[in-house]
Amino acid sequence: MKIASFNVNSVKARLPNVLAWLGEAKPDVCLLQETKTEDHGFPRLEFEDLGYNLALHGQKTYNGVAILSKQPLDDVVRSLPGDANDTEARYIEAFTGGIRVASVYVPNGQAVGSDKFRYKLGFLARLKTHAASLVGLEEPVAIGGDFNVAPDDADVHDPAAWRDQVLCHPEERAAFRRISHLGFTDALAALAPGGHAYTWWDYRAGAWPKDHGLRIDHILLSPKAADRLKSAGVDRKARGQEKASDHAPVWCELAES
DNA sequence: ATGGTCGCGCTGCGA
Repeated sequence: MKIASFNVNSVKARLPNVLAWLGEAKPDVCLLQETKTEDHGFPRLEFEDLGYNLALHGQKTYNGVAILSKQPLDDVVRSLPGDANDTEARYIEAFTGGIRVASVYVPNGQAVGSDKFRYKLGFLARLKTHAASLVGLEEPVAIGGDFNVAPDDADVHDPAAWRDQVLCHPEERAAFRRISHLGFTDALAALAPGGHAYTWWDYRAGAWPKDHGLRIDHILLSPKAADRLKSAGVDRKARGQEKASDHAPVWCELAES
């Protein structure tokens, strides 16, 4: 079973790229982030034509997450518990093909010390609480998405330049570790030790041709899922296409149960 | 080079 995660930066603007990549990579499950459209405007038919069922949680202009699966999607959850005032579309979860999967778009945080940074830390704390309730389930669990955190200096092209900046600040790295330390395996880190498995390159300043990337997209596997981990990777080629997202897709392959 | 480029949706915001 192949599970992928892809921050597409607008599913409408990226439709040809995403469809072409799905046709090549053929994931069984794909977690999308930054779809940037309300559910009624989501290009459903194009994905259904490739054999995917859809679960959507979108909003206008910003954010938006989705799950594509070749298997039926059951028990869909469309918000992260813990803050009734949080209306941003950043979380969706479902049970499909014998595994519970979640697509998460963690807030960027904008700048350390800002209100948005505090919102990010609060979101990560809520995600930890919810992940703790998932890790103890009988079913395997995969939480994938754009975490907007580079866990380690090895995940950053220039750690000195990024030190204490948003995406790399010790407080958000600690918040990420509190989640993984619940018992999750970072699939990319487990199979690409030593880093340089970047997943995001800024559109600006020629970051992509210079490979000035960060590893901020992750797939976290519960113990029952991690026991089945066979391989994982980043599809860098997608980042080099015309009209590419600023993120590359990440994926992992699990052995059949 | 303290800049740069996207997407959304029509002005500047978010990333």
